[in-house]
Amino acid sequence: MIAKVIVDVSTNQTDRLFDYLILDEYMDTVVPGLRVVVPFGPRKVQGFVIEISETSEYPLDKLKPIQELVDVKPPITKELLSLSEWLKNETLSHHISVLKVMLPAAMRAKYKKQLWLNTSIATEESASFFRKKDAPIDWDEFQKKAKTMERKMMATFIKNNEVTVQPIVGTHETKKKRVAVKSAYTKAQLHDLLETLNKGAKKQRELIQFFINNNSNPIPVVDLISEVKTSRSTIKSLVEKGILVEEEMELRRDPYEGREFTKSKPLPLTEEQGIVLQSISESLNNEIHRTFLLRGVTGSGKTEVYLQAIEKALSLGKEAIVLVPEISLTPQMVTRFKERFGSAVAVLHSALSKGEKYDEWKRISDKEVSVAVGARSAIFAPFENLGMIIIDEEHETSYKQEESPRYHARDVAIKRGEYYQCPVILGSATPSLESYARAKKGVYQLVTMEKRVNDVRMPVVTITDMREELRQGNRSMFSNGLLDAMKVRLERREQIVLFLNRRGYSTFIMCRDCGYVAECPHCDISLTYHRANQSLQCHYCGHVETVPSRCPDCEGESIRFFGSGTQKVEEELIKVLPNIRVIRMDVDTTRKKGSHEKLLEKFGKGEGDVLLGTQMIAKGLDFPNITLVGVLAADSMLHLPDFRSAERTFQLLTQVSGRAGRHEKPGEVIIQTYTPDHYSIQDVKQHDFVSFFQKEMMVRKQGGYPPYYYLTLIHVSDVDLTNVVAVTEKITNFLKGELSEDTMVYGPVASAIPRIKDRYRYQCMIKYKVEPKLTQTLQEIIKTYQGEMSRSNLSIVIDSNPYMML
DNA sequence: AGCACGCCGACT
DNA sequence: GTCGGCGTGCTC
Repeated sequence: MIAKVIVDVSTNQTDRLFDYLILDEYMDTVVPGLRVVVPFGPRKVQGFVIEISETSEYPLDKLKPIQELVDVKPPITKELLSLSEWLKNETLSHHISVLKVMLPAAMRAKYKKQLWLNTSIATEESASFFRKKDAPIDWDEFQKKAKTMERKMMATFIKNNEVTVQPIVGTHETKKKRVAVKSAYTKAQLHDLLETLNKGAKKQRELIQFFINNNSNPIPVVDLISEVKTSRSTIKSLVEKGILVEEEMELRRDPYEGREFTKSKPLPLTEEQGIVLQSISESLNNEIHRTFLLRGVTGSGKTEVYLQAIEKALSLGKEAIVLVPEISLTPQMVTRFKERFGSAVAVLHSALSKGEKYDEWKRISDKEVSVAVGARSAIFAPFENLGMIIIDEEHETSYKQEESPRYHARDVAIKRGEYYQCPVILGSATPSLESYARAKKGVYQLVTMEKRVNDVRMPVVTITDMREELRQGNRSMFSNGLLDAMKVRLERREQIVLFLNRRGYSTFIMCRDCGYVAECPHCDISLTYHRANQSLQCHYCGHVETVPSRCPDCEGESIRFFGSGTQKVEEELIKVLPNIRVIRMDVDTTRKKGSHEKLLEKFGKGEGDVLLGTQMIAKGLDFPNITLVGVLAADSMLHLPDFRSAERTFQLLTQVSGRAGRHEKPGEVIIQTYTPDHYSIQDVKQHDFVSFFQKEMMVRKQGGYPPYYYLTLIHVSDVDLTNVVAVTEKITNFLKGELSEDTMVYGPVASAIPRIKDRYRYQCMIKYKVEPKLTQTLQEIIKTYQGEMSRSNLSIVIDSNPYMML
């Protein structure tokens, strides 16, 4: 029998099946989806068995056998295997990179080499390299430590066989283990033993009694000590007598160990919630796949609908996946699921360690749980009887992976939903234009929840024209209205959220005399001033330099700081309201693990009056005492060179607004802007998604953007500017010749940031409605340049349905 | 990706 | 003459 294998080498040349013999001993265990170790050229690599066949195109006498099996049970299910096939075509990725993204990082292959002394022919010289004659030396370690001379000598030993190189293929999988003991005797034997045992051995008798009273499962030594109130030595003596036997017990790491979750009951539903749940149940019960777009205003109780829908799926013996954006995967959110479903939930998010993630994944794979809650990659949870897939905050851009394979979790969810004929629910207060347009066309089923639970009023939104403030002589970054509103909250001991989409201190520094602006030497972008360590930083490549005291160009001393980041706001805030307690939350204050939660906890306890932050505070936080939300510069995203900038602005403003007045106390939102008339800002005032949608659709139609057209972006970058332009030009021309007349090809155009980390960046944009030849044409481009890409610094990245236009 | 094979320059 | 530079091509 022959196994067709995808090897763990991500190149265009190796992105195909390789045939291997299956030895008799492995015959029954080798199945599609299994990981194996195979010889590949002169080395050994991991691979995934894709299919089993009786024949091979390759000369049979040249076939090599599978060397080793990595798994007992295939980690990639049949369904995921066919999903991987589809996804690699969809994203133009190598098959291996798709398979790898489906598994937790701990399961990725680890390669190392060992040096073994060949004792039969070793000389004293070669043996002197080895501390023990029969123990290997780690190759990487040797390369690091050895001097040039020693390395040369080793090369000779290898050449004349005194030393052999042994490649080792492993994984990062580790298991948490604990020593446990169980009785070696039957209960009757233990009874007899009690009769004969020395009456003075009180503790030993207690232990034996414990094993008589309890089942015969092994119990961890630590637990036994606390249960019986005995010591390690007593257990040991029984082990020595052969009454108890020690064994290693495999333990699951539980990231939520020690946390108590009180079981929550389903809440009574509002009429709207009930209707939505009803539609979802129909799809679930009839096993007909449907994609629902659930548009529910902030506070309308989407999560409760999810919980009850999942409950219905579970009651049918099915499983559910819930995707949540990484940043809103807060303890608050996790707790809600744990409280409802208890130990049936696995949580997968980036804050877990590699080992914890692996164990959570194993619990899914071994069917110990039936609900998986997690960020993007949780969409690949290896369930085999899915009844429901939920994507919360459907419009979030983090559902698109920004590196190969560039997949969108939404597309994967729908594909899996079709396979299992189960409902997929996309939920959001501000759906993406693509999804809402599809729902209006009837591709998705639109369900709406317009009312907030408990009739909590929507916050009152005021839009403040900062140009007007300036005219009235207010040059500070807080409008008079916002300042007054903040003072009121401080008096009432209520809490404030201030949102600014810019970290650091100032966005740029400029010389007033000559107009010089400090820019990153490696990227075409201005440097941001960070006051804390008196530095200028590049937010794209991390470049740091000191602040010049004089202008490097004209030697003038009129260097000034422009634009404000969170650091500066914090400082200004303390200036105008000296007693205010500010908690600042941005990338700079949350870099350390767990600091995100810590800051939120602090704010929740009322240890801060203001939560000042960037993007990351827009979601998930739900504190009853927040009654004021201030948006300092609403137009900061609006002018980005991206066709989604209006959509993002509307979504973000709506999200932050939703932080205010979620409970009894009414909320107020003040939005400061220099473009108060823009619809993406105006429509936030009436919380009018539909109005925004209609206006934005007109703009998209005129510009030929999604959802009217599909986009594909080809990014070309290289250290050599002329080559970038030349290659992009060639690609553009090729595409223009190949693709149909209705398709538009634009390029070559310099990217919005024309240089990052010393690499010049150009792009070519394809807009199309139907283009059957697209995939094939793009593959031809990759083929043409694959040689040059591996040889030089040239890089070509193809992104279909891009989210990052930069 | 690695690794071997192979064809040209400066050295014990 | 040989050692070693990295261009080219292959891996079941």
